[in-house]
Amino acid sequence: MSNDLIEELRFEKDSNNIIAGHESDRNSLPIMRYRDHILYSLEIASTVIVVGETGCGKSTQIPQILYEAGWNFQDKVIAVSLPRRIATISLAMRVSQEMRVKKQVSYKIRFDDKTSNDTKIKFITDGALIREIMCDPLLTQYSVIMVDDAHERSIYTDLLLSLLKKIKVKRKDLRVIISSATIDAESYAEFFHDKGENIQILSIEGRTYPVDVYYLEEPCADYIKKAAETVKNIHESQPRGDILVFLTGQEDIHLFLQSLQDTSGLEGLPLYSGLSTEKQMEVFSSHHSGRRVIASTNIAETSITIEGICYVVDCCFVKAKIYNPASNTEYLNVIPISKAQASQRAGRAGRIRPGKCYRLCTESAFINLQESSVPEILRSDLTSTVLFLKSLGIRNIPNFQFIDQPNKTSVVKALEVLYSLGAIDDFGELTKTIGYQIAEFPIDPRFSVMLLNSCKDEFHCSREMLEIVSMLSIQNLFSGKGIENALWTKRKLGAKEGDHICLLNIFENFNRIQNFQERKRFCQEHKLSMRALQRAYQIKEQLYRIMGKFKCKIVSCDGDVEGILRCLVTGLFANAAQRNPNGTYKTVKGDQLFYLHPTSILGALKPPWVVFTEVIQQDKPYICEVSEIDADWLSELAPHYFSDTRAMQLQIQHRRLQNVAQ
DNA sequence: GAGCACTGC
Repeated sequence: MSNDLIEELRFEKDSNNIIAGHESDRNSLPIMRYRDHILYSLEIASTVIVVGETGCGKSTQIPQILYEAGWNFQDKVIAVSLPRRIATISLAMRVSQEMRVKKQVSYKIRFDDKTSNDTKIKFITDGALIREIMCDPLLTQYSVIMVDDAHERSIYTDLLLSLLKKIKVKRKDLRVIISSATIDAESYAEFFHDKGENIQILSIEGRTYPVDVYYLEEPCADYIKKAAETVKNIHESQPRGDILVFLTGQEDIHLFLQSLQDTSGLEGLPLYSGLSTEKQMEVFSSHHSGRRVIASTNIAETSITIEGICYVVDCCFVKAKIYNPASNTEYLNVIPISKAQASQRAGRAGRIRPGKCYRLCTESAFINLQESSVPEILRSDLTSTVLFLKSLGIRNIPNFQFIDQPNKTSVVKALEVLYSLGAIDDFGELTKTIGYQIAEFPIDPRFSVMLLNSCKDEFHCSREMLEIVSMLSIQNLFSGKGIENALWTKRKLGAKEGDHICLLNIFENFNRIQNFQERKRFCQEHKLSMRALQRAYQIKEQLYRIMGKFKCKIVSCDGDVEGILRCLVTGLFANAAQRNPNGTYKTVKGDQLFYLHPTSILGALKPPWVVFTEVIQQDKPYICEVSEIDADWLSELAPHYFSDTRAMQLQIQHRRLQNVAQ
């Protein structure tokens, strides 16, 4: 197991009560009363929907019940799929401890497949199971697949449910259990209900404590201020017990904690994913004086459980990804939470004794909130999703049955992007040349195109491109706070050609060091995240193996940066932009206006032509990870995109001349 | 000229 995962798991052990002892007596769990009912339902129906709160024991007990009842006939495997890695590992460990067996219970996540021929119960992430469908479209090794936490509605969960519905048509013996914490069971039942098929719904009571909910009398304008007031009130008037405050982002969290600094007897702690693991761990430390106030983002809603919380203060907002199909861009926005999210957040107060939840909105405002959050698939760029479905041979994507049908415009946008990348042809079929190969890489299709091209003699830089693409696939590379920090590191290790070459240099410097301790020192010195760089290394290894499978040559350009930059253009051509006289940038097609992100190494130079990797929407739309290019490369390397009309060529020519004149 | 919710292959 990687160090990264050991660390994450230790974290999980302390943070999640799945492992804690108080559930050790199996037979006291509510779920055990439903044992016969569950088994009977599986005999008479091929789809069973189980509704039950977190903590009722369904994720740990149902697989054991099935195992004991002999659902492993003919060497088939019982699978439980979950949205997140940590939950997958900890469930596997918990169940294998309970059953006192080692080999029969195992897990599989990306980069870490612990399963073998002896595995009978297999915990797996939704994404990993989706990947298995690519090799084994009917999932023939499984007798039962339990899709756990389906209410979270991640893209992979939705895709999995859609595909299972199709698989069940051909595999009459397969059983599907959908497990959800909310009462949207009817919509799943409706989705799976086909040709009079029998579907069973089971509701299982939870075992958490009641939580009293309070609302504001008057709406408030400033929820950070109101949250601080509420916390002080709780502190003065309520019995002991820690307070969990839900806010939207790290800036909110720090403002909030500052305003609490002078209150005696309160210990404020921030919690968000951008924090280093050590900082996050402080939330689970048992050494503290007085009452703790944990100010958290949404990470505490599902991913992390903190013991000892008796009070929840909820600002009733969340920062969520929004997708704009018109411009094919994703961005973050603060939006009101749904009622389902609100009750999940409130439930965090009732884990050790009856708790209290203070919502920072009026009751009438609350009643107007949406019942449940918009599923991820409805607010995402669908390029990878559509490509994946194409690779499974699903031709008519607009007619493919999703639980919630994505916007037609999003599907069309995805098809356009795939066409421009050469992944699909005029008929919408995956191209024989590169279409299937692009689909196989677990990365952005634009990056796959760059990787595949980098082996060609023309570019001759696949070693470098592997490293760049891996670095583009990680988050939170810079561990310290501040734009200055990122820029400082980039200047120290970077290159004038742009941010992509900076990433390459950072990776190569890190990778040259063999010794673990020295690597750690290097990261501290350069304010880089060790975790992020190790992950980049793992991704590189995985991509390397896939390239080997396709017989792609791994070659180095030996410092010839131009080959790399040209190769970037073959994937990122749609993100080519030209500088305006005022220093902003405009995309060549679409004429969208962007600002260079302050962490870009190109901030000082502002070259006339660039390609960028992504856009982030803050107060202004910023382009990130930017490199300098030559305008001539565009029509040369992406003629299908830029020279579909002669006018476009003339326009580029014209703009070039303008530029020379400036 | 100035700060980014959370997952996952």
